[in-house]
Amino acid sequence: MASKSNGDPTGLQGFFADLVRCETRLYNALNDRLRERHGIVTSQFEALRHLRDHPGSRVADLAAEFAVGIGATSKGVDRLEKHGWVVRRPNPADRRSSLLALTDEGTRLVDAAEATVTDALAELIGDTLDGSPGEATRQVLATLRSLLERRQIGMPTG
Amino acid sequence: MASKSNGDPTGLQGFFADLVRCETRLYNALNDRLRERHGIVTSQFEALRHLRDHPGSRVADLAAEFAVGIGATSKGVDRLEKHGWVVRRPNPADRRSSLLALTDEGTRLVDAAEATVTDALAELIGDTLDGSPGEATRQVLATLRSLLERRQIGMPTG
DNA sequence: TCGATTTAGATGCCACGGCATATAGTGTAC
DNA sequence: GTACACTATATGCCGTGGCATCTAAATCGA
Repeated sequence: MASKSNGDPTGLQGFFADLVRCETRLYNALNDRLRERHGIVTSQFEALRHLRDHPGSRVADLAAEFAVGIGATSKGVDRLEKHGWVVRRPNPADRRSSLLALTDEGTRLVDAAEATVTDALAELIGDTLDGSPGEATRQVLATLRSLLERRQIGMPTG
Repeated sequence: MASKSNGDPTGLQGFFADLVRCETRLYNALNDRLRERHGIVTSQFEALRHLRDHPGSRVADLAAEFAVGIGATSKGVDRLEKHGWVVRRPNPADRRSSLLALTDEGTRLVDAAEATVTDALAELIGDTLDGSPGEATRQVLATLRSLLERRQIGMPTG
């Protein structure tokens, strides 16, 4: 097999390919449903959910959480603010930054969207994660995520 | 915990978040190294590798493999062709499409880039996938990927 | 065989992210 | 308190992908 005949003895390229393909397709499928039912996309849903669960986050906090550049994050917050889902409040401790918070409408939106996401994931993934291999998978991905985050792997410059 | 207090009893949202975060950071990190050492990005590496391993693919085959729109794939092939890594040959069986093939330079590039990717993944992921939970994880992701592909989940329109 | 439908892919417009840069506010040393 | 380095983020330019649309070629049906 391929992993024996090239320089990838542990088959990490195959793992990486599967990881990327699963992510792409799930992300695209969630985009479709969220756009159709709530007029947002997955990245916006995740930002709104983070703000709901971590009120008072700053732009840089969102950027670090999602491994997206600060500039792009600032523009994303602009859009959420224009839609009336997020507000920038002055940060009393540092006038360079703002504290982000959901509006009431933003809170309603993220709660409704979360139900959509839960349903969609259940339908898309089904019982693939049931049982012991599924539990191991969750655990391994959580571990890998913390590892990458601790080492600040893959953070864009800007 | 969160998975008990909302409508996500099986915790799929947490799994999905971990999946997306791992993918983003690994993808970004690979981008950095591939750009620095070979002047390409991960999506280009994956397209070149697919063409090396599946010569005679068409634009639509690449699009289906990576769950990217056909228009975007066509433009991506344009770029690879401009760089001299890929050629479009007329398809004798269907004059609407072309058969894609790597040039010699494209072959050299993808082989070199593959070694970079192997090294980078080994360094980034390390021994996280060693052992039985790691093996279960590979298996589960491979299964999930086939499931999504069979059902054509997350294919962009264009 | 000829018109209608479908398919492959090329192209234009737009949204979004990366990266570089600009700006304003903060901390520090003296 | 003033100069200097640093930090948070806003903004501009560019590359890339999505989606709609267009064209040519293949396929289908009578």
